[in-house]
Amino acid sequence: MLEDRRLAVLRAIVEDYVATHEPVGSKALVERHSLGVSPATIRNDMAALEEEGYIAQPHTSAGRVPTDLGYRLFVDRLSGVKPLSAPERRAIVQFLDGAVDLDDVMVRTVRLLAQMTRQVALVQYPSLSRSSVRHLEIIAVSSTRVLIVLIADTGRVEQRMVDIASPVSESTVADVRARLLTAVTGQPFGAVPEILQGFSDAFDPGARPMVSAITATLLEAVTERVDERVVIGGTAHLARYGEAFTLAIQPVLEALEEQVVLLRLLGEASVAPGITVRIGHENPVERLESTSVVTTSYGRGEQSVASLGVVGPTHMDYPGTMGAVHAVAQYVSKILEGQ
Amino acid sequence: MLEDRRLAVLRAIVEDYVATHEPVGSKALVERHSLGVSPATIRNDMAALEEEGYIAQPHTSAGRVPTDLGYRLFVDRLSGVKPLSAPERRAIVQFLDGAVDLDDVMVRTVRLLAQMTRQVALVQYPSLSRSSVRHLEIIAVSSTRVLIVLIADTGRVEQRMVDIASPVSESTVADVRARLLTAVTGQPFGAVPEILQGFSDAFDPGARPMVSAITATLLEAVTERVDERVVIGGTAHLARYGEAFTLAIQPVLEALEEQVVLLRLLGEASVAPGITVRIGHENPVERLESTSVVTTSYGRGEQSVASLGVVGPTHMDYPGTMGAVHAVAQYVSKILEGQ
DNA sequence: ACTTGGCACTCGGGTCGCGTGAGTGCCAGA
DNA sequence: TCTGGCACTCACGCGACCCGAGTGCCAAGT
Repeated sequence: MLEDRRLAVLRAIVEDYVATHEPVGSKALVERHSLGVSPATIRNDMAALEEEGYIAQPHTSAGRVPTDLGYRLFVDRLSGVKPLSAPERRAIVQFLDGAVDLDDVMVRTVRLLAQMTRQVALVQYPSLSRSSVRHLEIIAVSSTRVLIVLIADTGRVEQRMVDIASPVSESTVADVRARLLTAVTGQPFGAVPEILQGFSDAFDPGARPMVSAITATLLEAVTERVDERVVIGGTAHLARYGEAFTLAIQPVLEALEEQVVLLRLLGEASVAPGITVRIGHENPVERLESTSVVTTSYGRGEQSVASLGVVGPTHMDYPGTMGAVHAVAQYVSKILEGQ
Repeated sequence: MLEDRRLAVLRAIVEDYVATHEPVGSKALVERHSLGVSPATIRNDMAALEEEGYIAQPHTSAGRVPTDLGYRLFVDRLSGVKPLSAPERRAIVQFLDGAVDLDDVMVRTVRLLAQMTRQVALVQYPSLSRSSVRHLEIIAVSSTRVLIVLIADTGRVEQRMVDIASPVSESTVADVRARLLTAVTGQPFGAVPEILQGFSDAFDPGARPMVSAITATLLEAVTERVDERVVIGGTAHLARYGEAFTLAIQPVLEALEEQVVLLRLLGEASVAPGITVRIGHENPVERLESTSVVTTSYGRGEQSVASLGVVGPTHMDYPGTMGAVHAVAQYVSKILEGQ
């Protein structure tokens, strides 16, 4: 009973604070929620909650504000994932169905997510390491240069230009192309390095340098900076919070410009199933300690291939945000399946 | 003589204001610049400049601030393009030389430009309409789906998935691929629609629906949303200006999230040769009326293929910004030539 | 053992008034 | 045409002040 009411008080504080962005006092609380007790009682509960570290006062004689720990408890025990309304579901379908290629899917998804949550959205390109080779193309651009184009089953394309030391004939290129193609098509990217091992040995000594140059570049393409692309959108929403937050914008914008940071934010989500919520200092980037990150993974059918999510102030609408992130991830998965 | 000094005063005001971001008064002006006359004389000149609309006072008894018109005169007649220092030149080379593909070039360029100018940078992908077809690939993903991959000589890649009504054999696909390839390789994109006209007529009636589906998609890919990609970076710099500017951040960030807006900002630059500077209200986007846009075009050798530039507050360092934009555009052109 | 009303206390934020100084415009003299 | 002098304006910073929301604590009630 007692414990129950305290939790109800915490929930009320979080909800009010998220709605108003202003410290919430005991009197306002009993007025806006039917808690059935007097402000004085609430004050006692608040004192206890503060003692336990769930809420804090910005200064004496001000209302209470949830701490990161308070939000954590709220997310873990006091709220669920808010299901989307029908119009919202329809908006997702409508917005994403017109995409013509993977780039388009990524761009549309990030915009959609930003618009739905009114926060900064992040979408990671499908990871090569968790997809397979759909096609490999080798194109002779000149007699000493070839272009390698690698297409993943997720629709992702990587291309590299390779300079060849000595001129090669078209037919040699065609031969290499054909053999490489049969060797790697359909294989998971993780298996490619092994396949390429000693691949050039099977060719004429004359063609070997060229084959080695190609396999080396290919190897580099599939191993290095393999997951390095994250699309970001909705940064304008950062400026939407009170002045207090506006002043702290710069480090956040800076952090969000670094791919490494974005990957760290999204990276850990792809491990855990379900929706990951990192609140304030919990998240791995110090400059983002006043923000929360809500992420989840998406994939082709069962297999997860990458992550997406949003970054917003710690005082965000967690149930709503989680609902949007979840729904969008599901729909993107569905689309990728059809690609 | 008189006219000359007035211009010198305007230049001094612009330079000081750009350096300090604070209204500049007559006394400070004679102290910091050796104008050889007394503050009282400067005051007369200032009154005249204000009369003509080149400078303004935020309020009575404050210093003067350049107006958009003042900056315009400064850019047109009082300043040139500041050449880069040797270390800066080296930085460009070092930063851009490691790029592995076109995407990488675009991303690196936008970061470099943002870092050098400490402002928001924009880089447009090479326009398809001003480049040629390097390669076309048609890949059978299943018996009823083919993937079309189009590669421009600028390194840009477009891909589309096409659903075919009735199953087709691998050999048919190979045939279509071969014929299409010889038809379009090396052709400018502008000529592709004409080439595709009536292309399916030359095939068996049985193959025609599939060929039509492919050419239709191809046509769509080369005509629609053809120049639609602009990369943006350095938005964190927006938060670097005094509070006054920080409060006006949101409309700017919002405008910069819209591709259409970015294309309008960059689009007009590709017409005029040299460096285009749009100051404050001069630029075509209302929400950006407190910013200036410095752009120029880049290309493969002579031919311009797209534009790049920066967006910053009207009180920016014009000579330096123009120098950086110019130098980066030149180097990007050089790199593209080698692709 | 909780809950409640009462009460004194704290302190952030808004308002008012004032002094200061940078900056101006104008004028008379060089 | 330039210069020094002078009176004037006005944004800004500072301290004093008040107000009120909100708190903690305590004694009394259930």
